Amino acid sequence: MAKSPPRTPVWRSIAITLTDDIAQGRYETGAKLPAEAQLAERFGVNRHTVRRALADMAEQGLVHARRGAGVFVAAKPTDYPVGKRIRFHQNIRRAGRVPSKKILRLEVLAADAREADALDLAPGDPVVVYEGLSYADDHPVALARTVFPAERLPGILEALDAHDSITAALKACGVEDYTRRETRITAKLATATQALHLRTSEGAPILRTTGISDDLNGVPIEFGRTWFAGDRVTLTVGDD
Amino acid sequence: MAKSPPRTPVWRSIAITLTDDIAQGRYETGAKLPAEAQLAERFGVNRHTVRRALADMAEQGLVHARRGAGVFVAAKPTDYPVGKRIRFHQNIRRAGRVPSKKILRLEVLAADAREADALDLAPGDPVVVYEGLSYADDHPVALARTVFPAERLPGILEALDAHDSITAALKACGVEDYTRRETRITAKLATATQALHLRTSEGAPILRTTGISDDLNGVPIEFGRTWFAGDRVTLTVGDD
DNA sequence: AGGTAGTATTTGTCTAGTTGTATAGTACAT
DNA sequence: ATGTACTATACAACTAGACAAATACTACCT
Repeated sequence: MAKSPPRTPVWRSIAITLTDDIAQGRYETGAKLPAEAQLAERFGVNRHTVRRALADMAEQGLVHARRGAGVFVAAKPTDYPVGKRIRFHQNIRRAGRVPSKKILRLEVLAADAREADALDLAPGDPVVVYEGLSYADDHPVALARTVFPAERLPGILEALDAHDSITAALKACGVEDYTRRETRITAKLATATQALHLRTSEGAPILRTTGISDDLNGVPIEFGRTWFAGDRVTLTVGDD
Repeated sequence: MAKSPPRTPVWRSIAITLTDDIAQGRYETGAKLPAEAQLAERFGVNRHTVRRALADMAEQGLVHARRGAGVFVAAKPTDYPVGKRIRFHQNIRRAGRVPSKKILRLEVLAADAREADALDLAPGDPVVVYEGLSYADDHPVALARTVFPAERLPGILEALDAHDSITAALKACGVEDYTRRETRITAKLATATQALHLRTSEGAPILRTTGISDDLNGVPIEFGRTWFAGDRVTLTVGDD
């Protein structure tokens, strides 16, 4: 009978539409969305189907509901400045959110060719590999994999474990300041594990940045890639 | 010893029986058929066999199923004139049916580039976005999304909410008359939500008209798109 | 003005029913 | 052998309605 039934559930397309409305600024931060009943009418579905969509959006921290009051836009996509000085905690706080981190992996490995090249090492030299999740208001914003030259930064592994911020850990290793030499940005689709970490869905748009940071002497001390949830983050370049 | 097996499949005879029921007025247009499970019981067959029959009928446009709701007798085709003066209520009444409308969405938003261009506004100027469903004899005929220049038509939002017809709402805002500058017609396939509203299936053929209307001074006051259920509406052009 | 009660909205939760899809299996005809 | 017709079962997706709980609004009283 029906040609092709919607392979994507209706509630998901509703969530996408509303997310798009918010992302495009049609509803501002803190604004109240139309009532569930009205949205149900607009989309021609039952109220429960709308609730399913809103629940999905709420889980991603995009929106939050107050019983009796309504559903409100929790957050427009976070602006994340990309420039010479990239400090996650500063960036998030500047956006009026509370930053936090979670370490997924922290170990010493032998540098591969790419890492050695970026950090000006010989292949096989020891590097500290750090993989972590960055949160804004307890919502995952970015997934990062960063590589540090182990011999150039003695004690960096323990420092990363002890301190919550990379900046603080580097300072503990004697790096007073560091700047981003270059940042490359590309668009990707989320893999299954990335989607899991970033609490989005597989195939969702992802912003991937690749960068190298130097200390004040121009010696590379960090090579890393970061994956941002594309619909939750807007990278901004300039005014640095 | 072997009985002669039915040359015509069971499902076909079920389809014929049900089609006959509809033709004889046992189920009226728009009415809900008994649930598949009940029909299965009535005919003493498995539910899937009934589904096979209903699928056949749906393909012929006789019935339409809504997941979770039921199977409904489809509506008959309507003629809809398209010309310089497009008045929904007049058009439907001329076809001997009772027109009605339902507002799905009514908000003030910022105009996007396309809307601004059509209405001769600057992008970001406030526009009233109206989305509505048009019915003939309580059967959905068209889905419309119309955009009005908010500043050019003060009070249009309230007027649209208060009056049942767009013509009446515009008159309340001082627009005595308006004519369609141009109408473009294309064929599309129904999206999931469009299909839900128009009570047809996703992927069903859709007639989409895009048009701009001017007031008597030639100032654009309306930019809208309308989606008609292709197998239930015939657009007619001429004698204007 | 200010508080209070009542009413209407709005989200949260629950139960039940219906169609859509997938899988597995039997009978039978060509 | 292969395909068609049909049965059987299970689950997912969506609808429908009802009620509870929290909130917002309005009219009224003091």
